[in-house]
Amino acid sequence: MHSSSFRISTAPPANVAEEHLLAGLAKALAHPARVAIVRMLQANQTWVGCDVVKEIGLAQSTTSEHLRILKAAGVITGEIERPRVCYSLNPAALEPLQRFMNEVAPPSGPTIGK
Amino acid sequence: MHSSSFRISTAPPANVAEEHLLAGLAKALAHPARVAIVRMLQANQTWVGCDVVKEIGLAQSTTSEHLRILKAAGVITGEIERPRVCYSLNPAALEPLQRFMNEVAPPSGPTIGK
DNA sequence: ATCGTTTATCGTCGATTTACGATTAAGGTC
DNA sequence: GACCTTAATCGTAAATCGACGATAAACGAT
Repeated sequence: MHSSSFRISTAPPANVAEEHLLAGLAKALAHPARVAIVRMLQANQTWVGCDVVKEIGLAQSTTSEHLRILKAAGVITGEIERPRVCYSLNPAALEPLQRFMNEVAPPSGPTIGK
Repeated sequence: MHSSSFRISTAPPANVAEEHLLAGLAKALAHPARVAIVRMLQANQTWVGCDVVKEIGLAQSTTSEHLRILKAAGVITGEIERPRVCYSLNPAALEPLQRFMNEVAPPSGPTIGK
């Protein structure tokens, strides 16, 4: 084992906690149904659970599980309004991933104008 | 089964293909090691595989698998330079997710200044 | 008190992910 | 040709995910 004995680049701080957080947020979005739910909530402010089930087209229990995963990640919140639950987006929770994506894939293109 | 018979909100176009793409990109980032690799490449332009293995701290085969997953998602590219492989980031592939994150979690905060 | 609506949870199944060591492949170097 | 370094692949085991039906919980309405 030898590899390049000279370091071309400074190793990043290797922030383990941050990487875990980002991976967790990405994982929360790593399913089409959950992306769809987030989009629905983004477009609409609020959505009642049973309507989400209709829109997503999966079984009620499956959809409930997806909602649970998003809630566990802090991406959405559920307000109880018996017998329903009103789900809303929590954009603040997504901010770390949003910032990461802007660092990694800059909106203005990959430094063409440099 | 009854639910709200009146629709409060317009249902989004429900772009299935787009949601699948976004979920696939999120899945590629849904592991701390893969987030770390992307960050390394973002900071450094290029990394040789065996140095990635050192930095990540997992087995060579495991790290290779993470690199494969990122490559399969189009997030990174690998240029062969025998006997090494130079990995680089492909920011263009991440753009759809970057745009989605900006839609869903606006950088200027959740409409505080409105 | 019984029914109806909605949501969460349980149990289960197959598929996928993650991790590792061992092996193979592909070349450069001596 | 016999090595060395590097990367990919194979085989395998444990854990997690995704989906479903069935059931439970919670409460308002009748």
